[in-house]
Amino acid sequence: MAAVDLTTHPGHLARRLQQAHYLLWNTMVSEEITSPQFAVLNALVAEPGLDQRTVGERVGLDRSTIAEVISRLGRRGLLGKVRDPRDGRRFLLRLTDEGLRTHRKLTVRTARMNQVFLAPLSADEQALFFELIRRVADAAEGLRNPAEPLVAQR
Amino acid sequence: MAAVDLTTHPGHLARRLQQAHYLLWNTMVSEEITSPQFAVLNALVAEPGLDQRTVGERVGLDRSTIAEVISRLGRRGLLGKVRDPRDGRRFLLRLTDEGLRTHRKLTVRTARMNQVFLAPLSADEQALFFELIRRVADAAEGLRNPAEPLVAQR
DNA sequence: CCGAAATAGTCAGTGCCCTGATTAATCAGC
DNA sequence: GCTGATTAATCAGGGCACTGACTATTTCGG
Repeated sequence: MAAVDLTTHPGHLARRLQQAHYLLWNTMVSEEITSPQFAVLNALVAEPGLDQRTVGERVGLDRSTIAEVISRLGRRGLLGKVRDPRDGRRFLLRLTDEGLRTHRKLTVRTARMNQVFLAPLSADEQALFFELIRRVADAAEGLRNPAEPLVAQR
Repeated sequence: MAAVDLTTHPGHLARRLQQAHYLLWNTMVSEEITSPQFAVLNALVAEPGLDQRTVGERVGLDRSTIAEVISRLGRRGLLGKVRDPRDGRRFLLRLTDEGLRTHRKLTVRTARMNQVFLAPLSADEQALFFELIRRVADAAEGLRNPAEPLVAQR
């Protein structure tokens, strides 16, 4: 009888939070485009011509996952990739008109969804919610990336 | 240039939080047993003899996902399933000795990991962190399950 | 200039997560 | 008792997420 209370386990809560979000996204935003796909579109609206790896870095996806997501977006005709003439290893990514249109449309719906999702919290609590999660996630990421030395003297 | 700031999007934060947790779990708890698998073991420590669907309900996994997780735990010999003699549709699940041992071992490591994961927050903030996430997740789940009427008069 | 190290991307493999369709067993109303 | 609805589990299919191994290209040291 040494069972544990999962509601005090941050990993379990994080998973439940993400599932809840997934569901709501599906009903309120899009059944075609997923939240990670929207994140990629958004990164390319902010910085057109990024390469694949950098997009992954911006949205927090590893090289394998970002490759799949981009391939799906490419198949849907939302973005195009061209070899970087200055570095033959890279592909440069750019949204198509269709991709831009999709991003615009989803931006509106996403804002609505976020309001519904966060409705149980007051404005102050929402700010706290963001801050606490960000601090925990940032710290954990820092544990993995061995904290780029401020004076990089490799 | 209508790009959005993803750090104010709860879904994006939830995903990053979960990824950070996944990484830490892998290095501090186990490379074999995942966090959802531990949740299932834990549910069966608390309530031995549950059927598959109910376990899924306890830990927040749908029927398809719980089937996969249980099949993996079965392959590893951590649990056994028997047909319910009183209801031939159900399988009753029970941990093996090996399963109990694994749960005990991981419980200790999980506690350590949670401490490290939550270290950036003070005790008060940790309590807030749990409460805010739980409120948002519960509310979103409530949106889907049409809120079982208190006086069920179907 | 040339070989070694680093970097971008792909591929194979594992696991989580959902939906919709199907199968088998049980239950409820007539 | 039988038929129809419900329920537990499985299966097919799509997408996200990671690791480790591999290929191709670039860059750096000598």
